[in-house]
Amino acid sequence: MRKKLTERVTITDVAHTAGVSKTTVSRYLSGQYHILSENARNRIQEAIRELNYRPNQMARGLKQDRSYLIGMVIADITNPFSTAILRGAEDVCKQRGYSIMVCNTDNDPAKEREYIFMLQSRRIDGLLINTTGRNNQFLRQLAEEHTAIVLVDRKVPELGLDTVGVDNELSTKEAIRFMINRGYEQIAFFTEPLEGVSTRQERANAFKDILIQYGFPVADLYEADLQQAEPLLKQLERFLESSREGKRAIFAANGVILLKLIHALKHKGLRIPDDVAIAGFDEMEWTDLIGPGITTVSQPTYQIGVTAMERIFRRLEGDHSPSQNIAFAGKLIIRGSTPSVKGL
Amino acid sequence: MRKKLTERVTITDVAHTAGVSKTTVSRYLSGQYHILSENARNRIQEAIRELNYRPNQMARGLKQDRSYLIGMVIADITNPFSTAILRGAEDVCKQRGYSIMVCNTDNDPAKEREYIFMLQSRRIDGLLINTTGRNNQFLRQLAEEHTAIVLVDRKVPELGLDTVGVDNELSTKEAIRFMINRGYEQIAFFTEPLEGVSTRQERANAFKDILIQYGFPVADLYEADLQQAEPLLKQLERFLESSREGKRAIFAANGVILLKLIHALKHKGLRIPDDVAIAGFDEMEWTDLIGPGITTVSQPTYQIGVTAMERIFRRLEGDHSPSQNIAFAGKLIIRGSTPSVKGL
DNA sequence: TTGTACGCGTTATCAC
DNA sequence: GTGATAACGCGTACAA
Repeated sequence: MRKKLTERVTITDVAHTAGVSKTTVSRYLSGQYHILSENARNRIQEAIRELNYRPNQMARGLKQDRSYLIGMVIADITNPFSTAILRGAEDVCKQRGYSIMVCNTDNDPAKEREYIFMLQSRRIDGLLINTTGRNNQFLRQLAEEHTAIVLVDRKVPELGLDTVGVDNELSTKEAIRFMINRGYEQIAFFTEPLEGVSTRQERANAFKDILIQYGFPVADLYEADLQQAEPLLKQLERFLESSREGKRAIFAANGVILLKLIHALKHKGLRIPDDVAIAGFDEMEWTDLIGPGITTVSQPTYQIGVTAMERIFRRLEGDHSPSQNIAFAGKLIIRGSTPSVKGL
Repeated sequence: MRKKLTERVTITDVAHTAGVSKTTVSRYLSGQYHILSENARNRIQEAIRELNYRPNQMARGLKQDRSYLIGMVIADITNPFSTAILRGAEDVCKQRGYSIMVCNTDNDPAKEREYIFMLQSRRIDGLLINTTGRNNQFLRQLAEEHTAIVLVDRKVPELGLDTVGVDNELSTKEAIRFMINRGYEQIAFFTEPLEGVSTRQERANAFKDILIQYGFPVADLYEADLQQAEPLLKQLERFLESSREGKRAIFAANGVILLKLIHALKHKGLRIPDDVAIAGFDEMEWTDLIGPGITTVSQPTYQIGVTAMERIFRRLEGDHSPSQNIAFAGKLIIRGSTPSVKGL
C-alpha cells in the first residue's frame, strides 16, 4: 500500500474537531441543513475550513455506486468540430458537478474498445461517443449496466440509443441544390471511406439523390482514406481530368477533408474558384479568410454538445422514454468559393 | 442510496465462480502471475470472461489512495494550441492506464478555483495546468498533498513547480529580428493583457529588448482584451494611424490574437502584406492558406503535452529532484505575409 | 436532532 | 500458493 506521507483529512477528522459524529458531518456535506442544529452546522463549517477538508469522491462513489463521471470518446480531439462539442458538454457537466474524461480513438476500433473497458472500470455514469461503429456489443453491455449513452454525430440504429447531430440529408441537399442552381455541371463529392459511418453515408446518399433528382447523368463520388496523402491526391486528379474548369465544383463531406482538399488545390497551383469551386461541411475559424471565402455548411456544434449532455442527465434522472434522434438544422454559409458560373 | 437494478459483478463473484478466494483474484488482477498456480490463473481468467467482470476503479483507488486520474485545466479547449497539448498528454496517459479529466476555465480564476477543488476531491494523482496565476495558494496546497503538478505554457516562479513550454524570449527575438531585417520600420506588438501571464510578459519584454537593441525609438506595444471586439479594433486603428503602409508590420503574441487581427484587417479592407505585414505566434492548420501565407512561430505543442505528462509520471515515480523549467525551441516559419520591404 | 454500526469493492497483512 | 480478515472514506438504516 502506498505510503501516505501526509495523512489525509477525512470526515472523521472533521467530526472530531467539530465535536460531532461522522453522520452529522455527512449530512452537512449532502446539504441536509434542515436536519442540523445551527450550532452543529457552524462548527462543522468551521472545522472544514480549518482542516481544509475535501470529501473523497472515490469513497462517495463507491458507496453510492455513482462516479459523477462522464466519458467522452471521440475520434480526434484535435478536430475543431469535436472540441466545440466537448466545450458544450463540459459546460453542462460543470454545472452539475460532473467531470468529463476524454478519450481519443483515432477512429481505431481497438483503441475505442480499450477505452470503453477503462470507462467501464471507472463506472462512468454517462457516455458521449462518436463511435467507430465496431464495438456495438460493448456499448450494448454498457447500456445494460445503466450507463446513459448518447451517440454524437454518428448513428448506430441497431443499438437504439439517443443520438444527437445535424440533419445530414437536409443540409447536404440544400448545399448541393445551391451549387446546381449556381450553374455547376460537374459536382464531385469527396468523403472519407463510407463504410460503417452513418454520417458519411447519409451525406453521400443525399448527394446522389439530389443529383438524380436534377437529372445529372452520374454522381461523382470520391472516397479517400486520409491516413496518407496520396489517395486523396489521386482522387482529386481523377476528378480534375474528367471535368472542365469553369463549370466544376467540389463538395467536401466534412471539415477535415475540406481542409485537405484546399491544401491539395493550392499544392497543385489551382485557384479557387477560377479553376475549381469548392464548398463543404463544417464552418471553421478560417473559412471566411481563405481566398474569396469558403462556402460551408455550419453545424451548431456547441449546441450539439449541450444537448447531448442534457439528454444524458435526463436519462440519469430516470427518463425511460424511447430513444430520440435529435437532428439540428445545418446552416449554409455562402461565400466566394462558389460563385455563379460565367454565362448564367 | 441508489438502487442497483443490475447487480454489479464484483471480485467476490469472480472468486466464487473460479472457486478461489478474493485474494487470489486480486493477485491475478494486479498481474502477480508468478505467485499463482496455472490452474488458478486459468479458472480466474475464464470466470472473468464469463462474468464480464471489470474491476471497480473507485474501490481500488480508495484502497490504494491513488485515483489514476490526471486533471488538465486549460483556459480554452477550443484553442488548437491547447488541444494539441491535450493530444500529447492523452497519448502518454493512455499508455499508462491513466485518464484525463478536462476542465475549461475561460481564464476565469473563480472557475479555475472550483475546478481545483473538484479535482482535489477526486484525489487526482497529477495536474497539468495552464493557470490564471490567481490561485497559487490552492495549487501549493495540492502540491503539498503530493499531487504532481506541471505548469504548461505559463510559469509561476514562486510556486517552484515543473514547467514546460516554449522559449519565449528566443523565439520572439528571432521573429522580430527577422522582421527588422526585412526592412520594417514600424513594428507593433499585439497581445492580450499582460498582467499575471508570464508567457505574454516574456514575449513582450523580448520584443522591447530587441527593438532597443536595434535602436528603434519606441516600442509599439498594444494590449487588448479579446472578450469584446472593439478594444482590439481601437488599438489596431491607433497603430494604423500612427504608421505608414509599406514599412509597417504587426506581430501577434499568440494564435488567438493573430486570428482576430487577420479578421480585423480583412474587415477594414486592408491587404496582407501590401497594407500591413503580419506575423505571430502559433502555427495553425490554416496559416499557410491565407493570402500569401502567414509567417508564424510554430510551437511543438504535441511534444509539450507529451513532455509535461512524462514529468508528471517521473514525479509520481518518486523523483524529488529540483523543479525543472523545460523550454522548447520555437520554429519560425517564413511565408508571404512578411516580404522584404520595397526598396531594400 | 444526533450517533452507532455496517457495508460499498478492493488491496494489504499475516498466517497457513 | 493460498485464504481469512481488516482496513480505505464515506453514506445510511436504525436506534436513541
